Amino acid sequence: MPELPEVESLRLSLARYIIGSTIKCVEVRNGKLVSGKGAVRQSNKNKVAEFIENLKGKKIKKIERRAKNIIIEFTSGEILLVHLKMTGQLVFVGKKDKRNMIFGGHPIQETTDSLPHKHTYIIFTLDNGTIYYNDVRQFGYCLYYKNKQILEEEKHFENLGLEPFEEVFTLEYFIKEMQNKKSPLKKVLLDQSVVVGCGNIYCDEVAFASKVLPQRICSSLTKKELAKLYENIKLILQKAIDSGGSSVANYLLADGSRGNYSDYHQVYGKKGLPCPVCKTTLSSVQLAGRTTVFCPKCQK
DNA sequence: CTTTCTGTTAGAAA
DNA sequence: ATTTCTAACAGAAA
Repeated sequence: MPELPEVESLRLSLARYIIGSTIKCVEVRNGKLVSGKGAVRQSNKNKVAEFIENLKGKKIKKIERRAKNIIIEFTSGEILLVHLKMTGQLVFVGKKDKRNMIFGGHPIQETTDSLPHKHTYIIFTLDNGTIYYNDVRQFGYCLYYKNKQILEEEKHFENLGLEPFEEVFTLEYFIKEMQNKKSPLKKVLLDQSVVVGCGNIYCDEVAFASKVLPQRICSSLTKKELAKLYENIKLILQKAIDSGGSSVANYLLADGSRGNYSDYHQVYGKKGLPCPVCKTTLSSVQLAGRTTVFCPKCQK
């Protein structure tokens, strides 16, 4: 899934169902998803048993988000950190209605009747329903932390830049940081070091809306261009959240519905199609290892 | 059939 | 210090 708008949309939709709920039991079908972070993870029996035991009986107090991480906090102060990476899903199915409720007016296109399925790796049974953690590629994880302080000590978030919607993310900060960077715009937005939230989709959309080529070296960007980028990062991410995110491939909201923002994509995934503004054929280039689509005429 | 591509990012390698 | 590459994995697309 999931770039910031998808994670935020999931957070909001999940919160409607599970704030105040208590975890009755947890089933882990693939231990490596709860056994620690990092590329090479191994299922560890003790860790799995601890994970399950630690979460049993815990009441959900709130759900927060940091960059693309979901942070579920219990009344006890304990933490469940969820990262969906590429294909993770958290789908809630209520106890009363086997069928889903509708979230935020988005039409339900995905049924949850078939859950759990072969890519369901963790099942959280709550007092009012069930959360299924599905993850086709198994890159994501759900990690338990005793409290917030221990989470911070793990320096899980140490390389992350500012949240785009927090007040400290000012135009002055953005200009100052960007002018130091000698890498292409796309790379810097993707690596989350200045501002978090843009993945491959929103990097391309933001660059297009700002009429700036993604291969431009950041330090060469004018203040005017940086101001445009700054505005569009906030604007586009917010509009995408308002649409429930972009359901590309298998991203789902907590009720199993899809986000609509993919209907508004201007360039992402549209290589070879005409530019929505000037009709020039959209080009693509590899940048920071990712396919990057842009309009060679509109973007300078 | 095979090869390439995919929303992420930690960690290794350069 | 910075940047690029690779790995984790499954499946859709070419």
